[in-house]
Amino acid sequence: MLTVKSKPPGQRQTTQREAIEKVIRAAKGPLTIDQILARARRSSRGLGVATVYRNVKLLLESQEIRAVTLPDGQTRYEAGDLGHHHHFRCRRCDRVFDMAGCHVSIPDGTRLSGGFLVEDHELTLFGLCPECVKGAK
Amino acid sequence: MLTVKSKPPGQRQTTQREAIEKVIRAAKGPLTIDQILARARRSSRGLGVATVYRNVKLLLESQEIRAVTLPDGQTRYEAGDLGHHHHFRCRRCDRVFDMAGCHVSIPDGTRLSGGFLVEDHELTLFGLCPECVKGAK
DNA sequence: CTAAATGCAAAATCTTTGCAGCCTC
DNA sequence: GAGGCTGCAAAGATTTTGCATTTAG
Repeated sequence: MLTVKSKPPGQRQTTQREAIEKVIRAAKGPLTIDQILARARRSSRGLGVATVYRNVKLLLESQEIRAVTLPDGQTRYEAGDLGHHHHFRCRRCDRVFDMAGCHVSIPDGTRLSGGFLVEDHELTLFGLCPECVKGAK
Repeated sequence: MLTVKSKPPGQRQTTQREAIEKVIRAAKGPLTIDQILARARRSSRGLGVATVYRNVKLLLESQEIRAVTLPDGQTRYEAGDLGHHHHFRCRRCDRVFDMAGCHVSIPDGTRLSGGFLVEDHELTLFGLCPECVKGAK
């Protein structure tokens, strides 16, 4: 008895799936379902919303992507292999960008007064992106 | 032609509205619509969801309350006069708590490399709340 | 009384699901 | 071929809106 299977789940590589994955990885920040749909349609005409939702769910389960929820209530998705980083949301153009580095002074594992054990954190910055800083006053 | 009206806004104080406001102010952390509805119903029998949505929207516009969106995608609401603070979400009981103090080392007004102008930030901590720390292993 | 506010239910959104056919493997 | 995938449309879930009635001022 030898193990022949190399891809247990039996997932298949379709053009739609490829387009969706590529779009998320190529983004400079987390994308909403609508953004993923719009961009993926460029290389996959006729792509339906349901397919995006289904694939996003699969990608989430396989940890390939990760969900990010900013204070605007919209859920966005980004590649799951990005290191620890935070997000910046432009209050003018509403785009979301990845920001390198961490500016939070609470190491994971810290026990805060009151007894809260911190295991992780998420920071979102708000303001003006480079373009909007000069673009508008 | 003379202007007779003297009270443009003309909002009224109803038991439902009072209940909703009170519930949000009394909370130790931001509440979801469902939580607000459930708690407000205790003092306002028959309260409907639509009324909660409508009042929450009004309270948001008047800055009396503020929306908070955590990574679970659910929008919650908290009093608008709370000073700068952050939130802690217990990954076990899923409750959200207000946390005093700020541990972010990016003063508002900072211009980050790349040209991003930071005007504000929001931090969410994840881990175990006091109860869950001892309650479960 | 007058008009704001409410409750209920219909409408509009956003996501998920059921299916028949399509397409990887 | 067999079963995973997809698009479409129906089904759910959540939030908003229309309307007749209630009720604060």
